Amino acid sequence: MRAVLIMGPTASGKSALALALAERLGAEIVNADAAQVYRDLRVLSARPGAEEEARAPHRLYGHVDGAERYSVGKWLSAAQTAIAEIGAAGRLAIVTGGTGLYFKALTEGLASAPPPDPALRAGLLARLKADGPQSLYAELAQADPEMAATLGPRDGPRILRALEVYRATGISLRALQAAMAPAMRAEDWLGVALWPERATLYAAINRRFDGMAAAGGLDEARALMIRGLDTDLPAMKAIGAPPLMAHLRGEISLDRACDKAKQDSRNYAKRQYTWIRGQMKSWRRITADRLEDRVEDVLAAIRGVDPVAADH
RNA sequence: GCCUGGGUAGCUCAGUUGGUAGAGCAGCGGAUUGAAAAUCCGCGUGUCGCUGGUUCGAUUCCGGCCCCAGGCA
Repeated sequence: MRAVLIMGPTASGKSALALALAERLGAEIVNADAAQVYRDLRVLSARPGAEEEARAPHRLYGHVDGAERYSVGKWLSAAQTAIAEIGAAGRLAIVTGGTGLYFKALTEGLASAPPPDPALRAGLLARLKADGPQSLYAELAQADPEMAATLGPRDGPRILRALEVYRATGISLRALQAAMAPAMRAEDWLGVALWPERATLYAAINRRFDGMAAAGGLDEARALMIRGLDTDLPAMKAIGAPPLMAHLRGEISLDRACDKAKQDSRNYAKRQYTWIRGQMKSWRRITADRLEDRVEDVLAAIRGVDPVAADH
C-alpha cells in the first residue's frame, strides 16, 4: 500500500487525524483540498499552520497564487508526483482534503481531454456572463447533443467545459470520459471518510468560524480584496471570502457576514456528505468523535490490508 | 387609553373579490471528471393569533380579546 486517503466534510477534523497518523507512521501529508492550495487563503481555508507543518512534511498546501486558476488536472499531476516521491523515499502518503472530485480523479482517473485553453476559456466565460447558460447550452446541443443530454440547461460551468472541449478537439467530452485510467491501482490505496453526526458537525462549523474572523480571517479577506482580482477566480469564491469582503466594503455588518459564511459552510458540508455517500461507497466510514479512537480505527484498517505499513 | 399597520411554513413575506394556501431562504435527498469551498436538479399540511357571529362553507366578511411595531396622548 502506498497511500491512505482521508476525506470528510469541512471542519470534521481531517487535518488533525492526518497529522496524528503521519506522526505515528512516519508518513507525509498531501493536500487534496481545492481551497487550501491557495497561498492567499490560510485562515479562511483552515490550512495547517507552521506548527502543524513542523510535525510532519506537508505537500501541495498554499503553493498556488490566488490570481491563478487551479484545476483538478493540475492537482492530479502534482499529487501523482508527490505520492511517487514519497513512495520512493520508502514512506507512506496520507492524502487528505475535502474535495471529492480530486479523490475521484486519483482513484478512477481523469478524462484525457485537453486542459482549458486560457483564450478560449476567457471568451466562453464572457459569453456565459453576458448571455447566460441557456445560450451556451443551445450551442452545445447543436454541436454535441450526446453530451448536452447529460447536462441541465442551467449548469453553467459544465456546459462551458463541454463546449470548450468540443471546440478544441471536435470530440465529445462524453466519449473522452468513457476512457479513463485510475492514477493509482486499487491495492495501492485505502480510503477512509470521516462521518460525524450532522448536528455535531454543524455546531463545529459555527464554532470554528467564530474564531476565524478574529484570528486573521478578516485581514486575509482584506488583503485578498485589495489585490483587485477577478471575482470569479476560485480563490475569490472561497467560502467566507465574499461575505467578509462585502462587510469590508461597508455593505453588511460583520455579524451578518459571519452568519453567511457559516451558512455557506454548512451547505457545503451537506454536499460533501452526499459525495461520500454516493461516490465513496467502498470507503471506510469513521464515526468516532475522539481523535485517538479515529487513529485506532484507521490503523486497524491499514493492518487489515497491509500489516507492514501499519508496523512503525 | 386612542389611532394606524401587522400577526399565514423553522425565518422573511405573498395570497385567497368567501370554496381550507405559495414563493425565497433554511432543512432534507440527489447529481457531480480541468472553477468542484464551483455548479445544477428534486422535495412545501401549515390550529392562515385566539374566540364568537354571518354563511351551505370563513384563513378571507363582522364583533370581541390577545400579542408586536409605529404614532397621538
